[in-house]
Amino acid sequence: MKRVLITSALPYINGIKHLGTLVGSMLPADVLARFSRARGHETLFICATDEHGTPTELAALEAGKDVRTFCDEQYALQKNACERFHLSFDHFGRSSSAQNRELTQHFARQLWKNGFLEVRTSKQVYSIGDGRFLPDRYVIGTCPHCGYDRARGDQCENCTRVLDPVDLINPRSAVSGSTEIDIRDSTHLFLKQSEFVPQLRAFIDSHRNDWPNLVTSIAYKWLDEGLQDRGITRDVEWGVPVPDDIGDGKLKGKVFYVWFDAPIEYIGATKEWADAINNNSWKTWWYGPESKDVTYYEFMGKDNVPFHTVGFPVTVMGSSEPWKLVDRLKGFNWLEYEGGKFSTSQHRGVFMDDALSLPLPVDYWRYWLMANAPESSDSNFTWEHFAGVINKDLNDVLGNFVNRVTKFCVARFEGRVPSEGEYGEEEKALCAELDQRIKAYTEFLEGLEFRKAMGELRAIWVAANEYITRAAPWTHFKTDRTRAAVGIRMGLNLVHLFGHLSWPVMPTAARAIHTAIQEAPSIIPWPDEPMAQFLDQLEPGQAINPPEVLFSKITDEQVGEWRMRFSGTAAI
RNA sequence: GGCAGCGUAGCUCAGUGGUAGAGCAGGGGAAUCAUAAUCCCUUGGUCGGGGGUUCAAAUCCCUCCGCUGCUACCA
Repeated sequence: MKRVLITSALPYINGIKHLGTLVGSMLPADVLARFSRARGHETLFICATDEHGTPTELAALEAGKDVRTFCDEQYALQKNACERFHLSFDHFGRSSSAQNRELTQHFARQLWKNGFLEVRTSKQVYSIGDGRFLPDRYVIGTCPHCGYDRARGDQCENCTRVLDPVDLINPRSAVSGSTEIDIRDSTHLFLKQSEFVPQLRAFIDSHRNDWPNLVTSIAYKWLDEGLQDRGITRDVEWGVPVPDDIGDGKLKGKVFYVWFDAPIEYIGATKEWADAINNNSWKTWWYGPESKDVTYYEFMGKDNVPFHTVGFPVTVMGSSEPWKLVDRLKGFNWLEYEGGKFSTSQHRGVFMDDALSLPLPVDYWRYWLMANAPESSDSNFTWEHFAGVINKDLNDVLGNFVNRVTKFCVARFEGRVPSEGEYGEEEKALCAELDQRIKAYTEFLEGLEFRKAMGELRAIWVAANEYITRAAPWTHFKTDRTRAAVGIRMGLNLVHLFGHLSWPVMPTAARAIHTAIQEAPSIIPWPDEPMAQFLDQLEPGQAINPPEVLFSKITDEQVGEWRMRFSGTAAI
C-alpha cells in the first residue's frame, strides 16, 4: 500500500496562532491528510509545538511562570484550538519531548563524528541587567546610519539596513531597557553548511518541477548568495542540551538553536506517536529501505522555506544515515488582514481562538481559507469577501441544493429514493461532465493546488444546480411522475456525492450532507467509480433524512461588528 | 542598498508565444422545488508605463514605476 507522511510546520508555542499560520501550514496539510486517507492510503499526519528559544523564555518571564509550566499551558491551548478546527493530526507533539531530545542529540553526534560541526568563538551581546545573552534583535539603540532611535540590533526598521548590535549607539536591552550591555565571547557549534552546496543544489534541482516556484527560488537564492556555516547552539536555558561528548566539553550549559531541533521534531513527534500507542513502526516512516514506499510532504509558510530546503537537509545529509528527505514541499505566501498585516502584538486580525469564538461553523473558515490560499502571491482576508464567498458558495450553491432536493423528495416522494424511470441523455451528459471535473479536482489536490481544487469543487456544485434546473422535477411532477422521479433520484445521488467530495476540506458539513442520505463512515472514501455508476447506487425505496438548515448566512451587521472588533485599534 | 515575488475587468484571481478568461458585484430574462436560494443571457480590460525581439507578446528581453517579502542571532 502507498504510504503518505505529512508534516505541518510547527506552530511556535508563544501564543495562539492567527489564520495566516493556519492557512500556510496546518490546514492544507490536514486537507491533504484527509484526502489521502479517503483514497485508502496509509497516512501519518504529524505536527507539534515548537517550544524552545528566547521568545519563549521571555514570554514565560513576562507571564511570571517557569518556562515548562508556560509551555504546558500554551500547548494545551494550541492543541485544543487545533482539535476544534478539526485538524486530524495522528499526533500533535512537543519539541520539548524526551524523544526529540534524544533524536536531536543523536543527529548532533553524527554530525560531530562526521566532522560537519566546528567549535567557534564569536562575539555575543550580554545584558548585565538581564543576566543573560540576548539575540541581536533584542538589543535596541540608535541607528548609526539614519539616527532612528529604536533600531534593532539585527536591522533598522526605519532605513532597512542590516546592522550589527555593536554598531548601535546607546544600546540597551529590549527586554528590560537596561543599558548595561556587554560584548562577550561565546563558544558555539557551527554546522558546515557550505560543504553541502553541490548536494543541496542537486537536491533542489531534482524538485524543480514538483515544488512551487516560490520554494525553489528561495532555496536557490540562499545557495547562489553563498551558503554560510550556521551557528546551531545558543546561550539560553530552554532547549535541548548539547551533550558533553560533543565539542570536547567546551559547550557546557549550551543548548541547540531551536531551528536545529524543530525540524527533527517531525521525527521526534513520530516517535512520540508510536510510543504512545506501543507501536514500534516509527522508523519505517523515516529511515532506510523500509521507508522507500513513503511519500513525504511538508507544508509551511515562506519564512520557513530556507530551514527546510537548506538547514534540515544538511542535518540529514550530514548524518550519513539514510533518513528520509522531503519529497513534496509546499510553501505559502502570507495572508493579510483587511489590507494589512496580521499583528500579534496589536492583536490585529483573526486568531484561531477568535474564529472559534464566533457563531460560525469551522467549515466556513476551512473552506474560505483553502479557496483563497496565498499560493501564487499574498492574499487578503476581508470580512466582506469572506461573507460574500460563504453566503454564495456554501449557502446558496451547495446548501440550498441539498435543501431543495431533499425537501422536494419528502414533499412528493414520501422521503424515499424514487424507483421509477431510467437515466437518459441529461443524466449521461451530467456524468460525463462530473467525471471530468472530479478528475480535475483530484489532480489539483494531488498537485497541492488548493485554490484551484476549491474552484473545481464549486464548479461541481454548480453543475448539479444546472442539472436540476434542466431536469425540473417540480414541473414534470404534475404531468410525468416518472420523469420527476429520475431527476430527484439523481439529485439525491448528487447530494450523496457532495458528502464524499467535500469531506477533506469541510469534514463536519460533509458528514451532515452524507447523513442526509445515509449514515457516514468515519473516513468518507473518495469516489473512484465512474459517475454513471456512483450516481446510480442509492437503493430505490431507501429513506432519507433531510438535514436542518446546513449553513446560515453571515449578515451585514455581523460583518460590520466583526470588522470593528478585530481591527486591533478599536479594541480597548 | 542587494535579492525575490507580485502588478490582468469595480473586487478576488486564472492564463507563460497563437483571436484576452473565471467567480463575485452590475444589467436583462426564465423558473417557482428550495435558505429570494437557482438557471440562462449580458455590460465591463490599450494585461502597471515605455522600449525591444518575433509573422505573432499578458507571456521572451531591456528599462522605469508601484506594492510586498527576505537579507542568515525572532521564529
